[in-house]
This record gives sequence, C-alpha cells and structure tokens, in this order.
Amino acid sequence: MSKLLKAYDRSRVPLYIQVASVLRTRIQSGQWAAGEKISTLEELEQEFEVARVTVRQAVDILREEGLLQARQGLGTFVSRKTQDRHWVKLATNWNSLIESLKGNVPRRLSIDYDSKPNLADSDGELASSYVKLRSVQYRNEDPYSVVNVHLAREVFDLKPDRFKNAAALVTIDEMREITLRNAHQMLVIGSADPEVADLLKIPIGAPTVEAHCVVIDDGGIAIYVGDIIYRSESIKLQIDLLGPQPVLPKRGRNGVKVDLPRRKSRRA
Amino acid sequence: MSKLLKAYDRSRVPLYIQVASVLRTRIQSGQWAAGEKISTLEELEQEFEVARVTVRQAVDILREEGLLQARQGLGTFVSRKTQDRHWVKLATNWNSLIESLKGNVPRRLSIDYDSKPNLADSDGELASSYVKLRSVQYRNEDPYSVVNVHLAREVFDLKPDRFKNAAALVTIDEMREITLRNAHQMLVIGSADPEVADLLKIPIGAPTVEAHCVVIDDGGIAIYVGDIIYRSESIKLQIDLLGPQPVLPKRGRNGVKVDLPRRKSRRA
DNA sequence: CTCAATTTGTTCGTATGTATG
DNA sequence: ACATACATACGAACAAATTGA
Repeated sequence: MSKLLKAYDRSRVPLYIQVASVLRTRIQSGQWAAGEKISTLEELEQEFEVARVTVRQAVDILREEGLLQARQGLGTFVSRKTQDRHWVKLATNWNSLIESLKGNVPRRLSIDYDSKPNLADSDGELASSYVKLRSVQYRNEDPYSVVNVHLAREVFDLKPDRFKNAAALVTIDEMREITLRNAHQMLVIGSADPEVADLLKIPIGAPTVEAHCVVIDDGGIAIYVGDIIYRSESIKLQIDLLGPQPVLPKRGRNGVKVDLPRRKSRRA
Repeated sequence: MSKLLKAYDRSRVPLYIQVASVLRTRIQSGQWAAGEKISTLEELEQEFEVARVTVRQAVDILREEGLLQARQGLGTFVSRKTQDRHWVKLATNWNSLIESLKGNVPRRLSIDYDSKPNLADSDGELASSYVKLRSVQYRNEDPYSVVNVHLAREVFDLKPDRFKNAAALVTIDEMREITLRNAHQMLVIGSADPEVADLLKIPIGAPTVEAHCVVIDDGGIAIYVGDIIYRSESIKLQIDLLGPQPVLPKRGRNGVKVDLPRRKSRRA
C-alpha cells in the first residue's frame, strides 16, 4: 500500500487527480521552473508510491492544460509560458474597498423586496425591512464573485435607481445623509454549491472565500449586509499588522462623516 | 446529461461526493435545521439530476458522519446534535497575534542553519543568513497549522534556547533590543500537498490558508519570515474596515518600541 | 383492519473509470 | 498493451416500514 493511501482514504479523490494537483502546485509555485526537466516517471512512481500508469494519467492532465510537455526518450519538461495568475486584492479597509469597487460593473441577477439578512452577534440591529440585491462581479469578462446584498429599505428608497445600477457601498459612501458607526467583514473558507459553481465557472465543491460584510449607521442599524462569495483562486489578502492607518474624518470631503472607532473596550 | 455533468467534468470529483458536500453545507449552514425532514430521495434525485443510487451514496456518507438519520417509510432527518464548529480567529494586528500565540505550544520538527526565505517586493531586505525553524501548532491535540519560520541569524543568536522552545514572534515581542519598522501578512488560499496533508490530518488537495508573514526591523531587514499553512476549515478572519486602532507606542511597556507606520506613501 | 400512498432500503444488470502489476 | 479487481454511475424493479384515509 502506498504511503498516500491513508491520505487517499481521507480524500476519496482519484489518486491520479491528487498526483496531478501536487505536480501542478510545484509548477505554479516555481519549485519546478519553466523549461526545466521534471523527475522521470520512475522517480515520480517511487516518490508517490503509485503505479506507473497512474503517474502517466496525472502527467497527461497537465499536458492537456499546457503546463507540461513530454518528449519520448528525453523526459518531461515544464512549458515556457507559465503566465502567473493575476490576483484580486481583497480590501481590508473602507477607502480601498470603495476604491476597488468604483470600477466594477455588477451584473444584476435579481431584486427581492421582501427578505431578511442573517446577522451575527456584533452586526447591529435589524432595520424594519430590506431590499435584497443579487449580482455577479466581473473582471475582464471573468466572474470572480457572487454578491448578495441586503440593503435597508429606507436607504434604498433614497436613491433606488442608483442602487439598482452601481455597487451599493459606493453609493452609500457618496451619500451625505448617512453617517457610519461601524463597518466590518468576516471571512471564512467555504465551498461552491451548484449554483455558485455555475455562476463563477468553478467546479462544485471548489474552495471559495465567503465574506460577510456589515455596515452599521450611527443609529446602530445594519443598513448594509453583504454576503459575498469569491472564487478563492485569485484572491490575495494583504494585512498590515502594525496598525493600518485609521480612516480619518477628513475623508468626509466625500460626504461620509465617519465616527472614529472607540479606543477602549477592544481588549477588555 | 445531468445539469451537473458539465460541472462534474470541471471537477473530476466523484458525483456522490459532490452531492454529499452540498448537503453537508446545507446542514451546517442551518438551511436545514436540526430535527427537520430533508427532501426525499426522489426530490434530490430530480434536483441534482443524478440516479437514485448516487443520492443514496451521498446520504450514506452523511449518515456515517452522524449528520443525518434515515427512517424507512418516513424520510431522512437532520440529527439533533449539530454542534457548531469551533473557530480559530486569525489575528489581524500585532497585539492580538502575539496574544494568540502565547498559549500555543509548537512541536518542533526541524532546525536548518542554512536556508534562505523567499521575499516578495515589499518584504524588506534579506539578512546575511537565517535559521529555519519548522513546527506544527496544536489546539486541543488537533493540529491546525504548519509553520516554517526563517529567523535572521543575528536575532536567533541573541536567545537561541528561547527561540528553540517558544513561538518566535512572542520572543521577538519580548526583546527590548529590537525595534520594528513594519510587520505584514499576505494571505492566499492554497491546497495541501502530501506532507502538509499528513501533518494537518486533512486530505491531499484540501484547501488551506497560506500566510506569508514578514517582520522588518528599523534597519529595513526582514528579521522574521513566517510561511504558515492553516487548515482552512476552522479559520475565521475578522476585519474592521473603519480603521482598526493603530498599535500605540505605549505598547513599549512590554519591551518593543514600535515605529508608527508612516502616514504617507501608502496610497501613493 | 385493510388499503393506498409515500418513502427509504435492496438488488440486478450494464457501462465506464480507476489502479495495480 | 493486457488481465484483473474494484469503484462509480445509471436505470429500473421490487421489498419493507410508516402514515393516514
């Protein structure tokens, strides 16, 4: 029994697929550079402790993907053109979040006028009613996130047309009449259900990044609740550990007067 | 051809596994409450457009997991005791990071005295030499992260014994003689290679959160470079969008004099 | 109590995919 | 390339348990 069979039992994914993904990672991470000759079939056979045919199946997959080229009698080589992935940087503060949304064009899927969001503990209080907006975000014709937004009805009614056609947060950011008390985001790793898989063009069960984003106004009401599902492939998160700059009130030039977070309580 | 077959082609994961994970998500998300009767086999058959037996295989998996209970003639029900997962909150600032590390006991795997870390663009300059520490972090006997730390040799030599036996960042935090200029973290979603899968007790290819954490001293040298791989299951990330409090210099009571990040440049 | 409707449980046959040696 | 074994997936038929009319 191969060393991997214990792990194989855990995963249930066909062995040759597993081997393929390990090899793919080695190429994409640069562990095997472009043009380089990779281990021989025999070496791989021994390393993974699987049959020769199984290794071949794995290599075949990567050949179809264009990552590998095999030449009889010579060996298997990493293709030259290994274009690196283009990353989408997830925003970790209000300003960059708004900035990143400005260019985006959401494709609206549906609007539902009678729906309530799920709130966690520190997500403020429910508004009396919400409008639910569903859309998909694209970047170069490629879908990269599914967005489910619950917008407090009173806020939506202030600029219904604008909210229907632009990113909701950008619109909120522009509205002088709204003052924010808090805005936060909770991220977890999930996996794509059939519907999301279809929208994002990824396999069912593929890992996703699920963001639960809540904006609370000065009345303590959750006026915006966004549940956003990103395809995890192209997501990067940059976090400055030593105090990212606080959002300063001067930001008000754009209309939003932001309450500074309280210095206390956080570490209580 | 079933609606899912196109997606199936994308994923290559056995159909019944895919169906099982969708059902599992519905239960864990509370979409199907505890005690509730779920759709009949026939309905699921139609929804997923797969054969009866395939649905049954999926249900069987969840029964073995204890999530479902089936009763002939009656239906299939969600088990009462759906204990929710216990999350590990990833730290997003220095103080909470240090705090979260203090209790932890790393199990050292190896020490390598001749190894260089991979640095990204804004990761500062390389020190002349590094010590590489490899360990696994546990929480209640369960492994949850694999840690690969490169520590500047000069820093390591100041307290070699301490660094060998405690979390490196905590030790750095305690050292008066070190002043920090910058510390940041880059997160991406990856997948487990055989070695990591074995250490974290997860299937090969299971999604992981890869953190690239860099600490730069006042000389611009990357004195600490940690590549940490978390099992993604139990990771939560909480981000305050409206200005998380900056780490104040008063923190120096603990020995570390921290340079405030510069107000400029960031948005240049 | 019996009957019918509903729903899970079981089995057969067949075709294809996966993995070994 | 071949022979073997087992896993995956389909469709269909039938058996067994539960409920309510």
